[in-house]
Amino acid sequence: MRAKKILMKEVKFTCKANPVDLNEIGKMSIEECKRRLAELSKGLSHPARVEIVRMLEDKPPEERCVCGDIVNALPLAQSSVSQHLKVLKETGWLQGEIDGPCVCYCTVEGIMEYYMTLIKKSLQGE
Amino acid sequence: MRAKKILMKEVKFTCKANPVDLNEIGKMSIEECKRRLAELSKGLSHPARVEIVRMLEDKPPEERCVCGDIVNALPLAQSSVSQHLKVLKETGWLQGEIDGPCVCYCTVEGIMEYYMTLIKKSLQGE
DNA sequence: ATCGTTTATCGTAGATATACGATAATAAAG
DNA sequence: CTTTATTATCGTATATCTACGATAAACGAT
Repeated sequence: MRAKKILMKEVKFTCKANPVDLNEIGKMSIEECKRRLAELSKGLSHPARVEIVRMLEDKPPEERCVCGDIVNALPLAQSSVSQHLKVLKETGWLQGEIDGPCVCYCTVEGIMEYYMTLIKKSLQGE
Repeated sequence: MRAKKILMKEVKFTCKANPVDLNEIGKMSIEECKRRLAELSKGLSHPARVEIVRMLEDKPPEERCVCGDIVNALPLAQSSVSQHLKVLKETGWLQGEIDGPCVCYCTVEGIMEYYMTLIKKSLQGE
Protein backbone atom coordinates (compact mmCIF):
# COMPACT_ATOMS: atom_id res chain seq x y z
CA MET A 1 0.00 0.00 0.00
CA ARG A 2 2.86 2.27 0.82
CA ALA A 3 4.62 3.42 -2.32
CA LYS A 4 8.34 3.54 -1.80
CA LYS A 5 9.82 6.60 -3.40
CA ILE A 6 13.41 7.59 -3.38
CA LEU A 7 14.11 11.06 -2.17
CA MET A 8 15.53 13.25 -4.89
CA LYS A 9 17.52 15.24 -2.41
CA GLU A 10 20.83 13.92 -1.23
CA VAL A 11 20.19 13.45 2.43
CA LYS A 12 22.88 14.61 4.78
CA PHE A 13 23.11 12.34 7.78
CA THR A 14 23.79 14.93 10.39
CA CYS A 15 22.38 12.94 13.23
CA LYS A 16 25.11 13.40 15.77
CA ALA A 17 23.79 12.58 19.17
CA ASN A 18 24.86 14.63 22.14
CA PRO A 19 26.57 12.00 24.20
CA VAL A 20 25.43 11.39 27.73
CA ASP A 21 27.87 12.10 30.51
CA LEU A 22 28.60 9.02 32.57
CA ASN A 23 30.26 11.08 35.30
CA GLU A 24 26.97 12.83 35.85
CA ILE A 25 25.64 9.65 37.46
CA GLY A 26 28.27 9.81 40.16
CA LYS A 27 26.96 13.21 41.17
CA MET A 28 23.31 12.20 41.17
CA SER A 29 21.51 11.43 44.41
CA ILE A 30 20.18 7.94 44.87
CA GLU A 31 16.65 9.23 44.61
CA GLU A 32 17.42 10.91 41.32
CA CYS A 33 19.08 7.73 40.05
CA LYS A 34 16.04 5.62 40.84
CA ARG A 35 13.71 8.13 39.24
CA ARG A 36 15.86 8.21 36.13
CA LEU A 37 16.16 4.44 35.98
CA ALA A 38 12.40 4.05 36.16
CA GLU A 39 12.03 6.58 33.36
CA LEU A 40 14.51 4.91 31.03
CA SER A 41 13.02 1.52 31.86
CA LYS A 42 9.62 2.76 30.82
CA GLY A 43 11.16 3.52 27.45
CA LEU A 44 12.12 -0.13 27.02
CA SER A 45 8.92 -1.54 28.45
CA HIS A 46 7.26 -2.20 25.10
CA PRO A 47 8.52 -4.66 22.48
CA ALA A 48 8.04 -2.16 19.65
CA ARG A 49 10.24 0.35 21.44
CA VAL A 50 12.91 -2.24 22.12
CA GLU A 51 12.85 -3.01 18.44
CA ILE A 52 13.21 0.66 17.53
CA VAL A 53 16.18 1.17 19.82
CA ARG A 54 17.72 -1.97 18.44
CA MET A 55 17.28 -0.83 14.87
CA LEU A 56 19.05 2.43 15.58
CA GLU A 57 21.73 1.05 17.87
CA ASP A 58 22.42 -1.65 15.32
CA LYS A 59 23.21 0.68 12.47
CA PRO A 60 26.71 1.91 11.68
CA PRO A 61 26.99 5.66 12.31
CA GLU A 62 26.82 6.64 8.65
CA GLU A 63 23.37 5.14 8.20
CA ARG A 64 21.87 5.83 11.51
CA CYS A 65 18.94 7.74 10.16
CA VAL A 66 16.01 5.57 9.35
CA CYS A 67 13.13 8.01 9.47
CA GLY A 68 10.09 6.28 7.98
CA ASP A 69 11.92 3.00 7.59
CA ILE A 70 11.06 2.40 11.20
CA VAL A 71 7.40 2.55 10.27
CA ASN A 72 7.92 0.00 7.53
CA ALA A 73 9.82 -2.32 9.84
CA LEU A 74 7.08 -2.48 12.43
CA PRO A 75 3.60 -4.00 12.17
CA LEU A 76 2.01 -0.81 13.42
CA ALA A 77 0.32 2.24 11.97
CA GLN A 78 2.46 5.27 11.28
CA SER A 79 0.77 7.25 14.02
CA SER A 80 1.42 4.51 16.56
CA VAL A 81 5.09 4.34 15.66
CA SER A 82 5.30 8.09 15.92
CA GLN A 83 3.94 7.87 19.43
CA HIS A 84 6.51 5.25 20.42
CA LEU A 85 9.23 7.45 19.01
CA LYS A 86 7.91 10.27 21.14
CA VAL A 87 8.08 8.13 24.27
CA LEU A 88 11.64 7.14 23.44
CA LYS A 89 12.57 10.78 22.97
CA GLU A 90 10.88 11.81 26.20
CA THR A 91 12.49 9.07 28.24
CA GLY A 92 15.89 9.94 26.85
CA TRP A 93 16.76 7.08 24.51
CA LEU A 94 16.53 8.88 21.20
CA GLN A 95 17.24 12.15 19.54
CA GLY A 96 15.40 13.32 16.47
CA GLU A 97 16.62 15.86 14.02
CA ILE A 98 14.52 17.30 11.24
CA ASP A 99 16.19 16.80 7.92
CA GLY A 100 14.08 17.99 5.07
CA PRO A 101 10.79 16.18 4.81
CA CYS A 102 11.91 13.31 7.01
CA VAL A 103 13.23 13.10 10.54
CA CYS A 104 16.55 11.61 11.43
CA TYR A 105 16.46 9.51 14.57
CA CYS A 106 19.37 8.05 16.43
CA THR A 107 20.07 6.77 19.88
CA VAL A 108 21.67 9.13 22.32
CA GLU A 109 25.36 8.31 22.20
CA GLY A 110 26.42 6.11 25.09
CA ILE A 111 22.88 5.70 26.39
CA MET A 112 23.20 1.92 26.79
CA GLU A 113 26.26 2.23 28.98
CA TYR A 114 24.56 5.08 30.82
CA TYR A 115 21.56 2.86 31.46
CA MET A 116 23.63 -0.01 32.71
CA THR A 117 25.65 2.24 35.00
CA LEU A 118 22.39 3.58 36.34
CA ILE A 119 21.15 0.06 37.02
CA LYS A 120 24.26 -0.78 38.98
CA LYS A 121 24.14 2.36 41.08
CA SER A 122 20.37 2.29 41.60
CA LEU A 123 20.08 -1.37 42.48
CA GLN A 124 23.23 -2.14 44.38
CA GLY A 125 25.44 0.89 44.50
CA GLU A 126 26.30 3.44 47.18
CA MET B 1 -0.31 3.91 63.39
CA ARG B 2 1.30 0.63 62.58
CA ALA B 3 2.22 -1.26 65.73
CA LYS B 4 5.50 -3.05 65.29
CA LYS B 5 5.36 -6.43 66.90
CA ILE B 6 8.19 -8.89 67.01
CA LEU B 7 7.34 -12.31 65.71
CA MET B 8 7.47 -14.91 68.43
CA LYS B 9 8.51 -17.57 66.06
CA GLU B 10 12.12 -17.83 65.03
CA VAL B 11 11.92 -17.10 61.36
CA LYS B 12 13.92 -19.34 59.08
CA PHE B 13 15.26 -17.40 56.13
CA THR B 14 14.83 -20.05 53.52
CA CYS B 15 14.55 -17.64 50.66
CA LYS B 16 16.92 -19.24 48.25
CA ALA B 17 16.27 -17.92 44.78
CA ASN B 18 16.45 -20.25 41.86
CA PRO B 19 19.25 -18.63 39.92
CA VAL B 20 18.63 -17.60 36.36
CA ASP B 21 20.63 -19.33 33.68
CA LEU B 22 22.69 -16.90 31.68
CA ASN B 23 23.41 -19.49 29.01
CA GLU B 24 19.72 -19.64 28.30
CA ILE B 25 19.95 -16.21 26.68
CA GLY B 26 22.36 -17.52 24.08
CA LYS B 27 19.77 -20.04 22.98
CA MET B 28 16.91 -17.55 22.86
CA SER B 29 15.74 -16.09 19.58
CA ILE B 30 16.09 -12.37 19.09
CA GLU B 31 12.34 -12.00 19.19
CA GLU B 32 12.18 -13.83 22.49
CA CYS B 33 15.01 -11.66 23.85
CA LYS B 34 13.21 -8.46 22.97
CA ARG B 35 9.97 -9.69 24.46
CA ARG B 36 11.74 -10.68 27.66
CA LEU B 37 13.63 -7.40 27.83
CA ALA B 38 10.41 -5.41 27.51
CA GLU B 39 8.88 -7.51 30.26
CA LEU B 40 11.73 -7.06 32.71
CA SER B 41 11.90 -3.37 31.85
CA LYS B 42 8.26 -2.99 32.75
CA GLY B 43 9.19 -4.31 36.17
CA LEU B 44 11.62 -1.45 36.68
CA SER B 45 9.40 1.21 35.14
CA HIS B 46 8.06 2.54 38.42
CA PRO B 47 10.16 4.24 41.12
CA ALA B 48 8.53 2.22 43.89
CA ARG B 49 9.48 -1.02 42.15
CA VAL B 50 13.05 0.15 41.60
CA GLU B 51 13.18 0.89 45.31
CA ILE B 52 11.87 -2.57 46.19
CA VAL B 53 14.41 -4.34 43.99
CA ARG B 54 17.12 -2.16 45.48
CA MET B 55 16.08 -2.99 49.02
CA LEU B 56 16.28 -6.69 48.33
CA GLU B 57 19.39 -6.64 46.17
CA ASP B 58 21.08 -4.53 48.80
CA LYS B 59 20.66 -6.94 51.65
CA PRO B 60 23.20 -9.58 52.56
CA PRO B 61 21.85 -13.09 51.90
CA GLU B 62 21.11 -13.88 55.54
CA GLU B 63 18.67 -11.01 55.91
CA ARG B 64 17.14 -10.99 52.50
CA CYS B 65 13.61 -11.43 53.72
CA VAL B 66 11.91 -8.18 54.43
CA CYS B 67 8.28 -9.10 54.11
CA GLY B 68 6.23 -6.25 55.51
CA ASP B 69 9.29 -4.09 56.05
CA ILE B 70 8.92 -3.17 52.41
CA VAL B 71 5.53 -1.73 53.19
CA ASN B 72 6.99 0.36 56.00
CA ALA B 73 9.79 1.62 53.79
CA LEU B 74 7.51 2.94 51.09
CA PRO B 75 5.00 5.81 51.25
CA LEU B 76 2.24 3.61 49.89
CA ALA B 77 -0.65 1.62 51.24
CA GLN B 78 -0.07 -2.05 51.96
CA SER B 79 -2.33 -3.11 49.13
CA SER B 80 -0.45 -0.93 46.67
CA VAL B 81 2.89 -2.37 47.70
CA SER B 82 1.47 -5.85 47.38
CA GLN B 83 0.47 -5.05 43.83
CA HIS B 84 3.96 -3.82 42.99
CA LEU B 85 5.40 -6.98 44.47
CA LYS B 86 3.07 -8.96 42.26
CA VAL B 87 4.30 -7.11 39.16
CA LEU B 88 7.89 -7.76 40.15
CA LYS B 89 7.13 -11.45 40.61
CA GLU B 90 5.29 -11.66 37.30
CA THR B 91 8.01 -9.90 35.36
CA GLY B 92 10.65 -12.15 36.88
CA TRP B 93 12.56 -9.94 39.26
CA LEU B 94 11.44 -11.44 42.55
CA GLN B 95 10.58 -14.68 44.18
CA GLY B 96 8.30 -14.92 47.15
CA GLU B 97 8.18 -17.74 49.61
CA ILE B 98 5.55 -18.12 52.27
CA ASP B 99 7.11 -18.42 55.69
CA GLY B 100 4.55 -18.60 58.39
CA PRO B 101 2.41 -15.51 58.57
CA CYS B 102 4.77 -13.40 56.49
CA VAL B 103 6.18 -13.79 53.02
CA CYS B 104 9.87 -13.86 52.29
CA TYR B 105 10.84 -11.94 49.17
CA CYS B 106 14.15 -11.91 47.45
CA THR B 107 15.48 -11.07 44.06
CA VAL B 108 15.99 -13.91 41.64
CA GLU B 109 19.66 -14.76 41.90
CA GLY B 110 21.70 -13.26 39.11
CA ILE B 111 18.75 -11.36 37.67
CA MET B 112 20.68 -8.11 37.30
CA GLU B 113 23.40 -9.73 35.23
CA TYR B 114 20.71 -11.57 33.29
CA TYR B 115 18.98 -8.29 32.57
CA MET B 116 22.16 -6.60 31.42
CA THR B 117 23.08 -9.52 29.19
CA LEU B 118 19.62 -9.32 27.71
CA ILE B 119 20.05 -5.62 27.02
CA LYS B 120 23.31 -6.24 25.19
CA LYS B 121 21.91 -9.03 23.07
CA SER B 122 18.59 -7.36 22.38
CA LEU B 123 19.95 -3.94 21.53
CA GLN B 124 23.19 -4.66 19.78
CA GLY B 125 23.86 -8.38 19.77
CA GLU B 126 23.71 -11.19 17.25
C1' DA C 1 -11.70 -22.31 68.80
C1' DT C 2 -10.53 -17.42 68.93
C1' DC C 3 -7.62 -13.48 68.39
C1' DG C 4 -4.02 -10.77 66.29
C1' DT C 5 -0.62 -10.30 62.61
C1' DT C 6 0.58 -10.47 57.95
C1' DT C 7 -0.31 -10.58 53.20
C1' DA C 8 -3.19 -11.14 49.03
C1' DT C 9 -7.23 -10.08 46.60
C1' DC C 10 -11.50 -7.50 45.44
C1' DG C 11 -13.88 -3.50 44.05
C1' DT C 12 -13.42 0.91 42.39
C1' DA C 13 -11.96 5.48 40.67
C1' DG C 14 -8.94 8.14 38.07
C1' DA C 15 -4.81 8.37 35.22
C1' DT C 16 -1.92 6.70 31.68
C1' DA C 17 -0.89 3.67 27.69
C1' DT C 18 -1.89 1.78 23.23
C1' DA C 19 -3.78 1.58 18.87
C1' DC C 20 -6.05 3.51 14.88
C1' DG C 21 -7.81 6.77 11.19
C1' DA C 22 -8.10 11.49 10.01
C1' DT C 23 -5.96 15.71 9.69
C1' DA C 24 -2.40 19.27 10.06
C1' DA C 25 2.33 20.80 9.39
C1' DT C 26 6.64 20.94 6.95
C1' DA C 27 9.53 20.90 3.12
C1' DA C 28 11.08 19.19 -1.43
C1' DA C 29 9.72 18.85 -6.23
C1' DG C 30 7.26 20.29 -10.19
C1' DC D 1 1.66 28.14 -6.07
C1' DT D 2 0.38 23.34 -6.21
C1' DT D 3 1.40 18.67 -5.50
C1' DT D 4 3.62 14.92 -3.14
C1' DA D 5 6.10 12.75 0.59
C1' DT D 6 6.98 12.55 5.37
C1' DT D 7 6.00 13.06 10.06
C1' DA D 8 3.47 14.86 14.12
C1' DT D 9 -0.71 15.70 16.32
C1' DC D 10 -5.71 15.25 17.27
C1' DG D 11 -9.68 12.70 18.47
C1' DT D 12 -11.29 8.53 20.09
C1' DA D 13 -11.93 3.84 21.87
C1' DT D 14 -10.20 0.31 24.66
C1' DA D 15 -7.00 -1.60 27.84
C1' DT D 16 -3.76 -1.41 31.43
C1' DC D 17 -1.76 0.95 35.50
C1' DT D 18 -1.90 2.99 39.99
C1' DA D 19 -3.72 3.93 44.20
C1' DC D 20 -6.81 3.24 48.00
C1' DG D 21 -9.97 1.08 51.55
C1' DA D 22 -12.30 -3.05 52.64
C1' DT D 23 -12.20 -7.75 53.05
C1' DA D 24 -10.52 -12.46 52.84
C1' DA D 25 -7.04 -15.96 53.68
C1' DA D 26 -3.28 -18.04 56.23
C1' DC D 27 -1.00 -18.93 60.29
C1' DG D 28 1.03 -18.38 64.98
C1' DA D 29 -0.17 -17.52 69.66
C1' DT D 30 -3.23 -17.96 73.43
